[in-house]
Amino acid sequence: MRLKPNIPMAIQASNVLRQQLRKKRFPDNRLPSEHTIAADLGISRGTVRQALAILEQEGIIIRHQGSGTFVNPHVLQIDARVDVAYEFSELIEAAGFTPTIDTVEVKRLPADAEVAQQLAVAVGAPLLVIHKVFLASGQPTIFVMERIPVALIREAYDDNELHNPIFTFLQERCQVEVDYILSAIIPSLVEGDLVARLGVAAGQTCLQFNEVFYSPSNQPLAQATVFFRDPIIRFHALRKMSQMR
Amino acid sequence: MRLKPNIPMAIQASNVLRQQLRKKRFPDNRLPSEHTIAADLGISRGTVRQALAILEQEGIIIRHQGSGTFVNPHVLQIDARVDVAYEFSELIEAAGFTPTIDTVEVKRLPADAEVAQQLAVAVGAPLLVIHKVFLASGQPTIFVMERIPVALIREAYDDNELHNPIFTFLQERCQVEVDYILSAIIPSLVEGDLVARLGVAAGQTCLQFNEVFYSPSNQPLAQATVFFRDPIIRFHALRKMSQMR
DNA sequence: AAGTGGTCTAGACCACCTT
DNA sequence: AGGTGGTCTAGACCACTTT
Repeated sequence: MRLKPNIPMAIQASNVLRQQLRKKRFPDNRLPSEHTIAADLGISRGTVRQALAILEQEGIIIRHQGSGTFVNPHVLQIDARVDVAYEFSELIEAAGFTPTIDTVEVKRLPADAEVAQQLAVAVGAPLLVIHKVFLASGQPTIFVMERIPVALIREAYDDNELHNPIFTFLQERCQVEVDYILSAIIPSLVEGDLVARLGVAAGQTCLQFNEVFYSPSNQPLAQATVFFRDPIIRFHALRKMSQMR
Repeated sequence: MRLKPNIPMAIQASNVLRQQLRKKRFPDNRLPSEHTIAADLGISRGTVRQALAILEQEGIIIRHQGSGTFVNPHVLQIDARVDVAYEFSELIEAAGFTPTIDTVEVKRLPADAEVAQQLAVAVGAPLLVIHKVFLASGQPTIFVMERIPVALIREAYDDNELHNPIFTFLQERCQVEVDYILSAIIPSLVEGDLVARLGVAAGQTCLQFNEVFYSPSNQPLAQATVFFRDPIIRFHALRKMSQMR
């Protein structure tokens, strides 16, 4: 097995192993030892450990001192981890549906107090507001409201670009990179506008994420409110107990 | 600064740094360089990197190649991360309230189909079922239903022990260790029993976690259904975009 | 006793940012 | 140019599990 130079070996190794895991290349659910993997891939044991740490962090392998490294089938089958960033289309695809975008509405509106605070702009500052609906095999499933301060936009754009993920727009037209997203997880009631958007009866529940996008230098870049139709997209969390403090 | 032997240096170093962060020991939000920390703590740079990786994973620091390591105040102030395991009392305390346990009911019931499947036991197998209500400064806030297969219990116990976290019971009376918890995150409606348990009007929403506890050898040990009263306990997720694949 | 993962070291080189 | 973090190596010793 050869790895390419210039791309971190640990990342490549983790990708190789992840693919092999998904293809069930380890029939007894047991991975080779660190020493063996290192020899196979022609890298040092430290780098193998780095690769395995990535997979362990994702929860898809479990390691036991003195015993070995094993596949975790319970986690491997999960499609939506709450601590992993996906594009909405990916999410729908992973859940086994065909993703399409239905509606895109674009407006310019002044920031209200809450959003202004989250984005660190003045109340009333102009925002580019984008509404999208994602369908899973024809069924409305995700409704998003994204808000970007107009002041951030540095280049002319076409409304059609706004179908793309917000990351792309921020990168290309605002020349800023999204480093991380902080989301509040809120159980929400389907009512008002949402009934039509998600095609769900009023009084049903859905999952709401209030998200703020941050740059590498910790500046808020955009804000989004997302509604996931519940049984279709269901998020999971993995919590490890082992972390001693 | 001296570290104790026999406890991993990286863990100790991360604890030292986390405490300093919380106490705002770095007024310009900038941490010392890896080299400096290594010299200060008398450990190697590799070990310092391991410690910093823990803090970066928690999201409370951000690192920039060529530039330095910085505190992330946005994340530092969050009290309930969805990917971190807490005891319920800790959670309530972190939210700024005084935790108490109100009700503990203990029953023995047969497993229904869904729970039986999650716990990998036969339908109808006897379960120890524990219901608890946690109060935050007197207000009902968390309602938990925990289910343990009776077959796992290896020692006599007193019902009073069941006030303790389920981890403790599994450890002491079943001689099994909880390694990780897999939770489905569900937006839920307050109705029926929940109205009384959480002291919330019917028709309000709350956050539900369907949790399965697993041993290091990947065996399901227990199942829990947890309801969090929404605005009081609100979970957050941190998603990093940097992970290339 | 042998094999496994866990920890730690010391040093090298690289990529990136600041000065 | 010098400092920072990012990557990788080779080797050592330890703790734990299996044989």
